Amino acid sequence: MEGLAADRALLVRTSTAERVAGILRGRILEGYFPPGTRLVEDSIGAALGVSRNTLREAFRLLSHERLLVHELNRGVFVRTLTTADVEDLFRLRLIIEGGALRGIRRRPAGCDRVAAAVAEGAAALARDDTAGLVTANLRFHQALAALAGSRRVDELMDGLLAEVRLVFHAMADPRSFHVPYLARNREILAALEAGAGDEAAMLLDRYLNDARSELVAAHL
Amino acid sequence: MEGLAADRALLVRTSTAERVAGILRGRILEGYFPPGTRLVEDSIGAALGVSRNTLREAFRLLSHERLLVHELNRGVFVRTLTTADVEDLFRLRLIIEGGALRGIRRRPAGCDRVAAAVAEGAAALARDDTAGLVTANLRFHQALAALAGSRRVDELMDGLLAEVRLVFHAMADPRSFHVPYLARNREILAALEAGAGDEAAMLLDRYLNDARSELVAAHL
DNA sequence: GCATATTTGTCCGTATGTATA
DNA sequence: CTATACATACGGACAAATATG
Repeated sequence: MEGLAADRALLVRTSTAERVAGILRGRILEGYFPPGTRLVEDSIGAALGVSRNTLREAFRLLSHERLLVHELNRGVFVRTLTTADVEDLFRLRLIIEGGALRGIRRRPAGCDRVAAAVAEGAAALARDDTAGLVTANLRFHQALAALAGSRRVDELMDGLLAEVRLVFHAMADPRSFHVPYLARNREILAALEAGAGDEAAMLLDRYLNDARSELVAAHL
Repeated sequence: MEGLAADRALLVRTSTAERVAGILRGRILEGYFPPGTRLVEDSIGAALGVSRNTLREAFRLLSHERLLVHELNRGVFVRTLTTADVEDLFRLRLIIEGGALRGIRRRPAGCDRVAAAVAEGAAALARDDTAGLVTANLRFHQALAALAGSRRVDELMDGLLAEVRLVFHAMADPRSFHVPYLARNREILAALEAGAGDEAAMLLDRYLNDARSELVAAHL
């Protein structure tokens, strides 16, 4: 039943603006439109075959996801996160992900998803797939947040991780950044398997603080 | 300096859509448009003297704040929260507000804002001002979340509390709901003044769980 | 500093699709 | 089933702001 969720978008009728937003979101997250890129209404509208009004609605959607920034009378740009943005982003991640883990006293059912992400990361490393490595790592944190059992937390986390992707696209060597964290992912998973949520939360706390420092340092 | 923040909207150039969204947001939060109200493009557009395109952009903004829900080809409605929505909302509040308090070991500077909200609540009760009571209570929780020291957490909390307001507007007697929580606000403040963040977090945990149960029970 | 070209902000008219009485 | 009301989406228009030479 749950595996069908991803296909819902195909069934539920969506507006043109939402579909356009989906296409642009994909482009941004895969790095095709790197941070700072200006998205011009006319050229993109022409390329996608939609009117300016429709395109502007798509821009609004993505602006509210913080993937685009709208500057009045100047247009929309792919967001470039400042150092302060990154720090704030991680402060919230710490609260959310920590809050999802803390208080857990038995191996939670959602552990499987966490374990799957850990395995996925190892596999991506084995075949030297950097993009897969990044995705696996993000999925690991997504699975942690999902332990909160809140749809709202899931949505929030999706948005946060999309922004984290932006940070990665603005940095030089994502691969060497990610590799060291694979072992720490395993540690956290082990704590969870043992039903030690509070310990997992402490490990995660150090983890995210280290990652934040590294990113901020590498970021300018 | 800080008191001028509310006037920023007057200085910073904003788009028409944002100003329209601001007007509608105010109407919704003060209860003028109660949950379930349908907002018709033509009549509102005519009343405010803006075009449909502009109005639609304003609707998009408010939909993403979850104050409106957009049903394809049917229009926009002031959101009515389901029981599941309320529970999910409180699950996230618990994580956010708890995360802001946990780990505090010295009386934080932001305590003043918390104390101000507590005083404001007592004053509103004294003059039998129900609307003031609700506002003071929400401001109390806003001040708690602000202890996280994150702009992003503040914004998130603003959105969450706006939704909580919607719940209150859908319920019969907000006054008698709020009064008992004034004493518990004071307890939490006392713990914070003493620099006992973890204890404050535990008090808050019970507090929010009780409030959630009460609201869900009163809510259908 | 100025003039021009480009782009955005806003509005309108209209054709089409969809939901509901 | 029809009629009505409304939302979706398009294309065109023009003023205002911005970028460019």
